[in-house]
Amino acid sequence: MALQDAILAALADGSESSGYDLAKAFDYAVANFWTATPAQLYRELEKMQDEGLVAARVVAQEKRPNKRLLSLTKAGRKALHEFTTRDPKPTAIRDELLIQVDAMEHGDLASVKAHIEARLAIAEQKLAYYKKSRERSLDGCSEEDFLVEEERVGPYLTLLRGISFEQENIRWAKLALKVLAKREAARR
Amino acid sequence: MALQDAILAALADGSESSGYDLAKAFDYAVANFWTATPAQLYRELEKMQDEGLVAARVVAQEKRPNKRLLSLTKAGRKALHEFTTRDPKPTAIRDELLIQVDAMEHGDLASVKAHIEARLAIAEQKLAYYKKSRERSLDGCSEEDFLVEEERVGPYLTLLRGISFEQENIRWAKLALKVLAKREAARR
DNA sequence: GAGGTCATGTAACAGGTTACATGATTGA
DNA sequence: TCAATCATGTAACCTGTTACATGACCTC
Repeated sequence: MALQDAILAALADGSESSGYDLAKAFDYAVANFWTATPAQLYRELEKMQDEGLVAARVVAQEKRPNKRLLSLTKAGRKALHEFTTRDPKPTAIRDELLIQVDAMEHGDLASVKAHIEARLAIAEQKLAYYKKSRERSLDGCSEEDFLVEEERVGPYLTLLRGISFEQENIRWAKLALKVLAKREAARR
Repeated sequence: MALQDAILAALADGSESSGYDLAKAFDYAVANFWTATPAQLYRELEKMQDEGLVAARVVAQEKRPNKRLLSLTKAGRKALHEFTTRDPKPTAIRDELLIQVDAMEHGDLASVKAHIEARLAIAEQKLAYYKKSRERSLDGCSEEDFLVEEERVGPYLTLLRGISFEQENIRWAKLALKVLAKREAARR
C-alpha cells in the first residue's frame, strides 16, 4: 500500500507526471525516502487507474512516443488525506554496506574499504544534488523566513532530512576509513 | 540474497543462535541496518540449511520447546567472505512518515504532527539502547584506543552509524515540530 | 486469569527486482 | 558510431508482510 501513498504524494506535489517522470523521481540516486523501479510503478499506476485514484491524459508527441500524463482525481486526493491520518510504519533501512562492515573481520578488508570509498563518493554527489535543490527552493529567501512564510514546507522539511542523512554518511565513511588506515599502520 | 548475507553476518558475530534469537536481532526496534520478520527468517534458514551454509544442533530443554541452535559451516564462512567482495547495493530507505510530511499540506496537519512526536519518542528510545550497547562494547576503554586495539571493530562502526542516524532523527523531528508550532502561531 | 516470553513454524498474499523488448532522437 | 535519453511496458522470479497455530511457563 505504501508505494501507492508515495505515488499519491509525488503527484500531489508535482502534478501531471508520466510514468517515466515518476521513475526518475523514485530512482535511488534522487529519492531520499522511497525508491521504486519503473516496473513497479507501471504496475501500480495501472492498479491506481482501475481504482480511480489517478487519471491519465494522453499527449501525442511528434518524434517521441506518446505520453500518458497522470494526475490525481478527487478520490486520489481523498486517499492521500486519509493516508496522513494513519500511523506510519517504522523506518525500514536496508544497507548491504553496513552488513559488510559489520562482518569485515570475517571478510575481505581491502574490498570493504573500497566499498566505503565508493559510498562516500555517492553520498557526496547526493549531497551536492540536494543542496542545489535547496537553493532552488529558497530562491534567495532565508531559511527562517521560508519556513514560516511558504505555504508548503513539507517537501523542504524532507529535503533537510535527506541533507543531514548524506552529511552523516560522509562523516561516518571518513571516520571508518581513518580507523582502517590507523589499524593497518598499527599492524606492522 | 541479501537477507542471507545478513544472517551469515549475524551468525558470524554472535555464533550459535536460534531462529528466535535472530528474530529478536532483526526486529526493527533493535536492528539498525537490516530488518526481517520471523516468518522470513525461518524460511531463509531452512533454505540455508539445504544449501549447507548453516548447521543446526538441537538442544532439548525441559519445560521449554527444543531449540535449534544454528551456526555457520565452513561453506557459510566462505559465502560470507565472498559477499564482502561484491559491490553492495545502494542504501534503501523506506519511510512512510517522510511521505506524510512531504504531503502534509494536502493532508491532516494535526495527525502528521502527532506522528512526528511519536517518531521522536521512538528515536530517543533507540538512541538510549544504542548508547548502552556502546558502553558495553567499550567496557571502560576509550573510543580511540578501542578503535585501534580491538580485533573486531566492524560491529562498533555500524553501531556508530546507528547512533548518528537516531541523533539526526531527533534533531530533525524537533526542528519540524518547532516549524509547525511557529506556523500555527503565525496563522492567527 | 490475563498477558507476556520462549520457541517452533505454515499459508496466503503483497510488494520488489531482474531481465527483456521496442524504437526514434540527441549529443560526444 | 556509440551511448544515453525519452517513453512505453511484460514476465518471471524473489523477497517481505500478515495472520494464524501450538503450548507451557512466568509475572502481575
